[in-house]
Amino acid sequence: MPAADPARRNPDSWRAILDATYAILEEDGYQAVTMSAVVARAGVGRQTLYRWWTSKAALVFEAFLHKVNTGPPPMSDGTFPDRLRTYAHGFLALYVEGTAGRRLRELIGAAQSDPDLARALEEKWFEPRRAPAREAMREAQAAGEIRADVDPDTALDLVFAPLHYRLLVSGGPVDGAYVDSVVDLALTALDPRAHPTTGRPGTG
Amino acid sequence: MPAADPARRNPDSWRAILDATYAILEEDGYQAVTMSAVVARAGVGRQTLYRWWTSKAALVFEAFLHKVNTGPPPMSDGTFPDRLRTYAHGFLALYVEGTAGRRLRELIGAAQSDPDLARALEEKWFEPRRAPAREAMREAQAAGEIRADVDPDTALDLVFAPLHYRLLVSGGPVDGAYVDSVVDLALTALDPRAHPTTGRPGTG
Amino acid sequence: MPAADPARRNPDSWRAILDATYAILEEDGYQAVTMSAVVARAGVGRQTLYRWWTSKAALVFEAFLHKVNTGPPPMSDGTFPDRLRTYAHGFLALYVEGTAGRRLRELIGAAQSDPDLARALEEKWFEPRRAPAREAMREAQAAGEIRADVDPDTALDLVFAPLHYRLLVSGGPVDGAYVDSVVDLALTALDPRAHPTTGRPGTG
Amino acid sequence: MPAADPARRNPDSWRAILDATYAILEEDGYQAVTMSAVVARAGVGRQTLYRWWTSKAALVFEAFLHKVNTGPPPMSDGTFPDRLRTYAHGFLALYVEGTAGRRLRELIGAAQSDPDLARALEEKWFEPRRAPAREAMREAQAAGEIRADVDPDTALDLVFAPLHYRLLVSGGPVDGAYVDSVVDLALTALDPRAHPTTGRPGTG
DNA sequence: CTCTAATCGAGACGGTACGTCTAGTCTTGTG
DNA sequence: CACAAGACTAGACGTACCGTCTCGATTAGAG
Repeated sequence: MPAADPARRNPDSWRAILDATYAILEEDGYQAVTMSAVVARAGVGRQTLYRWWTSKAALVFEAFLHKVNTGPPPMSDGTFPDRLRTYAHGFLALYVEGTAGRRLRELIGAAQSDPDLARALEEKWFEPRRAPAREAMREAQAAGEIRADVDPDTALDLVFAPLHYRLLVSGGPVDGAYVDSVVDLALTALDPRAHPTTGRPGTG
Repeated sequence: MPAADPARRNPDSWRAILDATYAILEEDGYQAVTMSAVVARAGVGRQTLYRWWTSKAALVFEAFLHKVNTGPPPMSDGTFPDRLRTYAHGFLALYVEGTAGRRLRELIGAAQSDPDLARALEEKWFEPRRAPAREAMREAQAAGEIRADVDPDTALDLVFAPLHYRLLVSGGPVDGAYVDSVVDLALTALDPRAHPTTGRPGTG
Repeated sequence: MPAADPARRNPDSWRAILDATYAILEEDGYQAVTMSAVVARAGVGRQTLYRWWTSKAALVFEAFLHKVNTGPPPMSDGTFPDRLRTYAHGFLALYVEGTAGRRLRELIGAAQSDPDLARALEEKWFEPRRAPAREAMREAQAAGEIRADVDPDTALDLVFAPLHYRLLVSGGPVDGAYVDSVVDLALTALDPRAHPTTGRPGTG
Repeated sequence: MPAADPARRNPDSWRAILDATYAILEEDGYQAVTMSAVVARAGVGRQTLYRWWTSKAALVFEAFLHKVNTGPPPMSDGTFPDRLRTYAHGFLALYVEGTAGRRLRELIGAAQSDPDLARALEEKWFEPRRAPAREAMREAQAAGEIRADVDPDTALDLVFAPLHYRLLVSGGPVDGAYVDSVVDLALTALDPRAHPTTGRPGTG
């Protein structure tokens, strides 16, 4: 059976399905989203759902993107420390103040046993949000604002990983003070004047 | 319904259930573990399973702990940098060389929509592994080996979060070099001679 | 998977299912009987239905038997012509006055592409009704009331087939007069004083 | 909606549809014939099928007629007994030697809950085959070869009904001997020299 | 020789039923 | 009373067809 032709897709159905999915998600949570429930709520044929989405996870992810995704906020202007701090606080606002964090946690959960979803999350959510920060990191290295001997992605993890780990996995406490601490530590580690702790153990 | 009396529990059934659970987990993965499959494979009554475990996640987690848990490795001796580096490489060995990483990813996935499991993971898996590192951190602070003005848990996150984030969530590449980089950066950030980037933006 | 154990069957469910099936059958006809509709109406789990009946046809047949089957009426007393005539009129009453005819037509229809149902119909409905007539036929042959050189089943078909064919297949007109005609012709054909039209063509 | 105009009908599509229908019928049987399967195999638009045929049964019946129908065989010449015997054996040849019997059984099955098909079967299949026999019956009555006090259709049923009942409904055994027996009994019943068993019971 | 209208292949659509699977509860009989 | 066994209600799963509904492309008279 040849893949369905997206050009012939009914935009009304498409919208109805994403709306229904998101509504159920908001009202009763991730596990209340069943193909049956979406079909019933969207007033749509069962096959229509299966034609365009291969799994519940893919469906929820698209609904999530469609509703939540305002595009990755561009890096602010100013000095590098300012920009990094603003960037980090952006996640706090996005994940803690809105419902995005909760939804994202569930999607990350599903992604652990769904490689397709894992890839989609990485490509469509995380990477677009890392990219501007990585670029800012490179610019700062070129300008001599931070050490140039560290891989930008590794450097970025100093901020990105603690935030996401606590917010999305461990559920540990995250507030403005924690974000500031993490940013401060990262900046210290990246300070061009720092004494790099190079190579093998015992050199500290 | 009176709560089940653990004293009257049949140890043979208990073992058979955990064995069956783990066997299915290894053979066909997390989502192949169903209550029905476990019951069938363990040759155990359905009610016996439900009497002692409230959910599939709890069951799998207990099977996982029972098979994988060799107890948290004690911190090595030596200087603090050495100890931290050894600690970090320990996760690499545990998660990448064995199947623990894969199983743990799936459990973390299930935990995103199962608060009980999330709590159990935190209490019985992560916290016991963070605790000795946190203690080592405190000792190093007391000995003046690292900065004393940073919360030990926050400091620990500099190493723990990037590793676990890449290994268990993003699936990003993790190897010895990456672990070393992360440890180096953390040690630099914690260097007592560092110029702390304190407080509000603009101080860089 | 071992076959289900009939001893453990829940009689309430059994009754509820047959009742629901028959009710739908009466209200909206054979093709309104769907597994889903029966399940909904009987307030029964879907699997329970599939556990005990392999097909809709088997289910409807059992419901039909359970409700309609008052057992095959014994042959009446009297002379053989009397008994045969009463027997034939019995079908008229059963099929035309009640709804049995309509239901039976639909079951026969389903049986044309369902060998199991065909066999069940033959064994549980038609054969029990032919049996007493066949026996009466044999007695009449022994008593010299009818020709002894004809196979009782073939002789019986002279009456049984025209009635059933018109009632159940062609839908042709069947009334008391037609039944009488058929019986008269059969009795004539079986008259011991008849000139048998033996063997090959042209001997008439 | 204006009725479709047969003049504009595409004969290629028509042929392709009937061919596909019959091919599926032969290969996988009646219930494998679905509108979707026919459309796919015929390489024809779905609407084209629905435009010209109202139901699967109508479609299959037309395909059946188109392939099987060689027209009703004319009554042979000769004496009436000869002609009746030849007529009866004709059904045996048609239904048992070819696949017509099997297909016809399934169509009769479908007709039990499809009045349109039932009517079509009667008009286009059975009646054309009864008509010449009925006419022969009338001629024989006029010539005094058989009793004139019996309705020709009722008389015809003595042969037609047993054959069709066994072949098409009960699935009972039918061979040359049975056909001969049935014809012999019918001829005996219709013998002008017979002692008619008239009217009410008890006259035997 | 266009215009108009119906037919055509293609296939998406809203529905409905299918038969399977799993969850979690309940029942029965044994030790 | 825990246990093995397994039937039970409930309901989601993904598939198969149904009959309707656009789409353009093609074709055939009618103007």
